[in-house]
Amino acid sequence: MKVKEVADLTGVSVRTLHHYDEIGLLVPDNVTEAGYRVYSDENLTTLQQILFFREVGFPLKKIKELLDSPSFNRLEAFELQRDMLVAKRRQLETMIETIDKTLQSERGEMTMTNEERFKGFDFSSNPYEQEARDRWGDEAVDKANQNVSKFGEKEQEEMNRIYSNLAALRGTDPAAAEAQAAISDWYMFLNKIGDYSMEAFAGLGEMYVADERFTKNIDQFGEGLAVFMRDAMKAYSESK
Amino acid sequence: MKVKEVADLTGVSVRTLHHYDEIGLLVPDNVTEAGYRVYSDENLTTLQQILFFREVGFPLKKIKELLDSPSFNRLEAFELQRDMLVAKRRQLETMIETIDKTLQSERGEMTMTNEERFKGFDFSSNPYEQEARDRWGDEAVDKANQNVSKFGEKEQEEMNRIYSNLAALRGTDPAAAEAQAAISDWYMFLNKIGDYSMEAFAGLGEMYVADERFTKNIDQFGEGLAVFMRDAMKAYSESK
DNA sequence: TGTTGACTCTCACGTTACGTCATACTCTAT
DNA sequence: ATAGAGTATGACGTAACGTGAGAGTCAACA
Repeated sequence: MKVKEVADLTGVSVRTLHHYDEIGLLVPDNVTEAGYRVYSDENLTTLQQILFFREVGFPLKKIKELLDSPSFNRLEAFELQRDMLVAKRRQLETMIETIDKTLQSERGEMTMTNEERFKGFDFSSNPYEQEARDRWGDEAVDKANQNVSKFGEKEQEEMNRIYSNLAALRGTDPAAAEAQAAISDWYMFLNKIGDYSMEAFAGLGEMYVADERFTKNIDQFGEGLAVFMRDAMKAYSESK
Repeated sequence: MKVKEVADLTGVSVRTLHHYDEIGLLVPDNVTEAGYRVYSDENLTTLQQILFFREVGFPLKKIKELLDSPSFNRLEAFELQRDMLVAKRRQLETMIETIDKTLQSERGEMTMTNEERFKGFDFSSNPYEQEARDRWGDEAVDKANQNVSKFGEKEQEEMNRIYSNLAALRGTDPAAAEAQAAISDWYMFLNKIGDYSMEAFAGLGEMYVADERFTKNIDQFGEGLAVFMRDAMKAYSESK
């Protein structure tokens, strides 16, 4: 297929395909004598992957890293993507709920706190927060909160599924740096691709093994996953 | 509230608030002697609106136009936003379905056409398409398709609700240019903020009154809405 | 066979929505 | 009165393309 066919099929612009070629994200399998780009079916599958990751907010650079990673597995990636989309749908649902409440409050049927009015945008309200405050002190938690998004119960549920798929991705190549990259990517996604302090990131890893509540949740998808994640997160944060 | 408080509450960066101030999108109601920005509750409500519109893909310039419009009504805007979010959730659901099918086909349980593999991204498959081809000829339809997104039945359903809210927004100020701007904004949203040719846009308006199937659907939310929309779309396209 | 119209290519500069310093002022707390 | 956290204003950087400009390519039709 040539550029315009692909563009019409997928909804992206020709310029975008050129751009993806330029940055090496999607290089067409074939090129004609005249220099025309010709995309294979394999290319289309890759494009599908790219568009999914793009939809959930990954920057192109990260997408490239992911696809280039030797431990990358298409099938498992699709499963991971599925969970991400479900998580994003959850977020939308939270936003819809927030709007419904806002509508009620605008009609004077109820009142809302400022925090409530932004639920769905900042994931405020972490069920583990109070526990964390007791355990590590307020400063540590506040510092972490500055950079790390918090989750509600529903989000937690989705995270569990994502954990399980990460465990699957890990199965192929347990200690590989690529797995760490995948975790970092996933983490960045959950944080809406925001930046976060590396200490906080590593600290979160510590939390996974220090708090048995977390450990249980995580390990139910693979014995020792919590420890692995902590190590991976630590290694990743130190590598920066 | 000062910048950082607002930033922490809403999840946006301080820089973003500065930026919104710079471009006049969200100017704090108060400023201290020292020049510190102080945001009122009213400012927060506006910010909520901004973030909602941003979430569904509106460019900041359009958001500003909308908010500045004298006929802008907060309550109805929230209702419109709700419908947009629901529409986006629908899109996510389509994407999830697509992934599920992709997973099956990857496992060799079924085969997919290339079109199917990109459903949810390009909204391909318009139930009215064949009718349109018969009525206006292929070139016209193809031309329109180049710039205008197509919808499935589910999307059509959501569009109906959006129409109804547009009718409400229109109620306050029927012939105003702002209503036309609102329609254009809404239309751009449905097209994923893509560009479109003005002739195609105006042509679509013609379709609304020419095809009684469309007319019925639209007018059920207000007598004459289809005609109004056609005129608005025509006027808008000519104004460019 | 010549020509048209749709498609394609490669520069290359423009745009949006901020990120990221740099430098300097302000405010609260010890 | 001095540190530390917060804030302000430039001003340049970045990501993911958009938008022409100028030129080559290809199938179809006269």
